[in-house]
Amino acid sequence: MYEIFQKYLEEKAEFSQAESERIQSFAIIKKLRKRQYLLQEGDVWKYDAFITQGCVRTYTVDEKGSEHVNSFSIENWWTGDRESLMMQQPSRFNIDAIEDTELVLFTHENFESLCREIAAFNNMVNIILQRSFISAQNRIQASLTLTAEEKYLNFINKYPGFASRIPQTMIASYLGMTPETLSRIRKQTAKK
Amino acid sequence: MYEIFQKYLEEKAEFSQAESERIQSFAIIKKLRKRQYLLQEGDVWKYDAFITQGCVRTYTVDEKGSEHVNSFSIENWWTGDRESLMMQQPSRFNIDAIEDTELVLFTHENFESLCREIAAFNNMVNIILQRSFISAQNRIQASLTLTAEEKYLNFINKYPGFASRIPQTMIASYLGMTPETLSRIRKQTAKK
DNA sequence: TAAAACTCTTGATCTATATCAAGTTTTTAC
DNA sequence: GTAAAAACTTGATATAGATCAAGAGTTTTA
Repeated sequence: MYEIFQKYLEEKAEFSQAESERIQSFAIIKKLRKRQYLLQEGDVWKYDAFITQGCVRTYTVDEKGSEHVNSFSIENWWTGDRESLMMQQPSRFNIDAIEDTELVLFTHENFESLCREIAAFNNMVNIILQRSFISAQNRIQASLTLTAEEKYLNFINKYPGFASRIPQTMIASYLGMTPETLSRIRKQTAKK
Repeated sequence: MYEIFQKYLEEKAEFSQAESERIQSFAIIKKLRKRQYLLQEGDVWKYDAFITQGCVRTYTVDEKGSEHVNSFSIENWWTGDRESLMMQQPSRFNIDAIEDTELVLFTHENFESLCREIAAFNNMVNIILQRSFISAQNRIQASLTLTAEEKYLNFINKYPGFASRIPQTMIASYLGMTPETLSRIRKQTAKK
């Protein structure tokens, strides 16, 4: 499934034949079965990971054992724990597959080499990071200003298609509400 | 007050004399009086802005007229609206000074030139962005998992010194609670 | 330096959402 | 294909935090 990543690269920037080959030479293909972990709390995350197929969730588990979903990532997105990666510290997060998933991994050293060697690659990564930051900001803003119902409507509007792939319990957790509340909101909004 | 920025640069990376001068040649010094706007909702943000002195807040105003504080930035931090800057679209945010404030501004074109010309500068910017992203993630995580009291304790622990410079109303808004709730929490935690 | 305008506190009451509990439907796994 | 497990729904009740209101400090401004 490397072709999907190849296509993504071509869309984002122009790479020479040699550069493309260099990038591919570092790629590690990884497959995850549904429920399988990509990262477990306590482990240090060491990759930059691109999803070519499937869907994963990033979440924490609190002292009471409840899970709090931090993010979902699907094909053509990146996943991982930047904090653990950058600080080389054990992760507070778990990442596991919601569906059977295929990824392209780069060890961080290799990834950094690519950034250093290939200006277009570095630039691409930078733009992705800026986009990620912007969407994190928007999520914060939404959590501060919206009611539970508005959060849900905002979510399905922003990520159409997610609702049909991801269990409601996880979506509720992502939105910071209980599954019961989400169920009631869906019932209400269906009426309208 | 350019020296403060100069010192910041020296701490973050190594720049040659020529590079330092190049950076400085683009710097615009700006002073804000307390309450003065740096950015108003509807305007397009065009700078990269570093605070050498003082404190600003970034916030939105909803239909009911309530303010929602998205972030505080103090000396040795950056501020601005990345989304407006990147997408060249009108900002949803206001940024104004909580104290008399001094900044170093770069127009985004100049800033991008510096990134292109000076690898160490580009690298520095990249690291800052990664850090910002990480702290946005942590804020999301906190908003999903913590109670009002925990959010406040987490805040004063993470940003000691902020509580004494910033009005409680604004801190409450930043934490996603009412000023009354924050006042009661402070009373309770003071007892312990 | 006094009045106006904020900011913070405290109390009483309200409400959005959580929690608990049970039943139904859907998915998983042998 | 069927039993077990998981996911979703619905109702009853609880609660953290919001809202409203009013008084006490503090800061701003003229």
